[in-house]
Amino acid sequence: MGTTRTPRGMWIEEGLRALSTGGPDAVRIEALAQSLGVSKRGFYGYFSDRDALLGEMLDTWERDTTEGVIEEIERGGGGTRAKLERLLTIALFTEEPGRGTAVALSVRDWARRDETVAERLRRVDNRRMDYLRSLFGSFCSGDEVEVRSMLAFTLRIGSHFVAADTVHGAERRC
Amino acid sequence: MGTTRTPRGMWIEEGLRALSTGGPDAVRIEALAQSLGVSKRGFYGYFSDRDALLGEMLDTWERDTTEGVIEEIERGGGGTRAKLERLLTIALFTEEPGRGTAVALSVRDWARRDETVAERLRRVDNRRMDYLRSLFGSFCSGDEVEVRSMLAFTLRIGSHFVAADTVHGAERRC
DNA sequence: CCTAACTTATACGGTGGCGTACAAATCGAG
DNA sequence: CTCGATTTGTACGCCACCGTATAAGTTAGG
Repeated sequence: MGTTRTPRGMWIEEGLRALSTGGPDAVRIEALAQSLGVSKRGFYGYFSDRDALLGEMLDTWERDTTEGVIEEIERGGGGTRAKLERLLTIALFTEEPGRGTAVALSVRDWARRDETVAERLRRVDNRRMDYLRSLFGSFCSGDEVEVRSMLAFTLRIGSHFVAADTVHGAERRC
Repeated sequence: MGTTRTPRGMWIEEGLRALSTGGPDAVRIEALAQSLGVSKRGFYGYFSDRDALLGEMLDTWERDTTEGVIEEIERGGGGTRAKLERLLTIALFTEEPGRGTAVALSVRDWARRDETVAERLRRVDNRRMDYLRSLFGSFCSGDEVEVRSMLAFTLRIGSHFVAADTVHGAERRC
């Protein structure tokens, strides 16, 4: 039998790239096919329709940004403090600073319009917050843990949406 | 001459409503016409094309959300502290907590994809930051002003994008 | 009532994207 | 090399939307 020419994963990856640069509406099958240099016909061999692709894209993102990142940080070893700093250094908890961040921001906006996306995001954020709390918990107590975790999380995300000219300067200062 | 049946402003308002609930791609002339209960033909009496509407929507938003809000806060009188609290109470500096916030968030995401929108947002954010700095400046000094302004601003915006279950609880606590 | 100016409705051509039918190309097995 | 299976390319019908041409309706003034 013929080898798989353009495997399933390529469509998902290209879909995430489109999502990050143009939002959910930019995930067009014909455009993805053109970017991959193939015809769109192959797409329907792997996915039933466009919604199936969107779902799998979110599955992939959800997996990569929770288990994936947390395992990576834990694997790095060191004390809790070291892990925390490593985590805060990785922008928005994502490996690639370029595309990963953009995907996360697009998903975040998407979630405001689609309840099923919102539910996924809730799962992801809760998982990250739990992890953050577990780290802060080792040198804070009680409410302090909650406040610090929430501050770190919210600042991280908000800074990507603020357009004032001093943002990046202030971000570097942090 | 016949009176204006569906005035210019209605298209802009309906467009902003569509933007807030579905993003820029949801601003479709035929859909707006249907929501307004008229045919789409009247639209082209006021606007040359769809882009003209989008531009005027942003003009309206930019005006309402800078001069409008700042004047409203100043008009309320009281000390600097009172103004600051009033400002922080108004979610994301916008009068209507429901739609206004959603419009602002949509614009913020839109700005990541469209450079002209990004430029408008930069103007708005700089204006707001200047106002924030002027308020914090009356009881802080030097770097403290910048840090506090940036913190308040970023937290306000970030909190709207975080989906973890404790957000709203923590927000109330602040 | 009748005309003129304006606003609105209907109909149309054009474009782009989705999902499918059919044909051509590609690769492993015998 | 030949065959059969799988993957890929091309062509098609369908629908939603944009922007416009043409016709119908509405209002003020004579």
